[in-house]
Amino acid sequence: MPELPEVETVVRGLQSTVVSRPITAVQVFRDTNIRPLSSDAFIEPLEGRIIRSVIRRAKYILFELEPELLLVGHLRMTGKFIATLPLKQPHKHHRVWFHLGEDLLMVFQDSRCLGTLELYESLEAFEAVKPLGVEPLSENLTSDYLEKSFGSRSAPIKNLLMDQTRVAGIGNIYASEILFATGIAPTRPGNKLKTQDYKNLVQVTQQILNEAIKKNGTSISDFRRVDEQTGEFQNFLKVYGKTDKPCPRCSGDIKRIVQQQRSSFYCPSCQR
DNA sequence: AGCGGAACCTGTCGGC
DNA sequence: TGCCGACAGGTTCCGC
Repeated sequence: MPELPEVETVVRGLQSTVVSRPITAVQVFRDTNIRPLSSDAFIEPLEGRIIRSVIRRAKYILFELEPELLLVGHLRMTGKFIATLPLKQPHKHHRVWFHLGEDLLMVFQDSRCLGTLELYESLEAFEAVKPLGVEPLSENLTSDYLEKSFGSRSAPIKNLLMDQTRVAGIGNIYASEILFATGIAPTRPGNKLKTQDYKNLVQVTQQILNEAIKKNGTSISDFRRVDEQTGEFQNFLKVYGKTDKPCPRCSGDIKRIVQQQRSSFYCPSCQR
């Protein structure tokens, strides 16, 4: 489900609702993919701490707590954080409830159970464990960096763009959209791109991700914001899922192929 | 090292 | 109606 713009949308929603709140109680309804593995070892350190800030790194959601502790969430395909008034009963897909005082409940909901919740001693401890590449919206994303990172590799550029250890945050939808906007076929090997292609990739990646954040992300099937509203960027997608629509540039057919067991969408005549 | 494929888990949709 | 396969916004592990 969520890529960088969707995670950023969730983080902004959480910043305006849960920061400064105490974690008064935690209830785990299903504990797969929670670390520490035992529910008690997960719950006990959290209770009584205050949420000082919520930040995004790659597709991870980091809750900085006080006294110092880091709660790290990853939504994977179907995870959601929802802020709501306290509820009587958990919904079928509610996995964890974080009670934030008497009048606010933060729900971690995840139908497929692929999402993760983990505790780390500090931000440094988290970064030491996760090998994450540069933030695409930071000044660290340069065409020089991309060319050095991808230029010697034979893997298709679509796979490289989604390699979180090189550039962190691009997923399946935005990879297709970015490659359409740059006119590069998703199958082209990294070592077949020109310097100008890498310059275009930087410019287009930042433009598309920023635009998607402005539109609160893409809701195709089930992405939801913290207040359960949908995003709007699905109305601006050019190729992802558009095999039934003509190419917006040349009116030819949009093609679907499979790479790394994921769908890629592109226009074979506009993208080479 | 770098690459491709399978695994993790559940839900939905289309075809027969 | 029921069954079966394909597919879904991600990451990680394993073998070559």
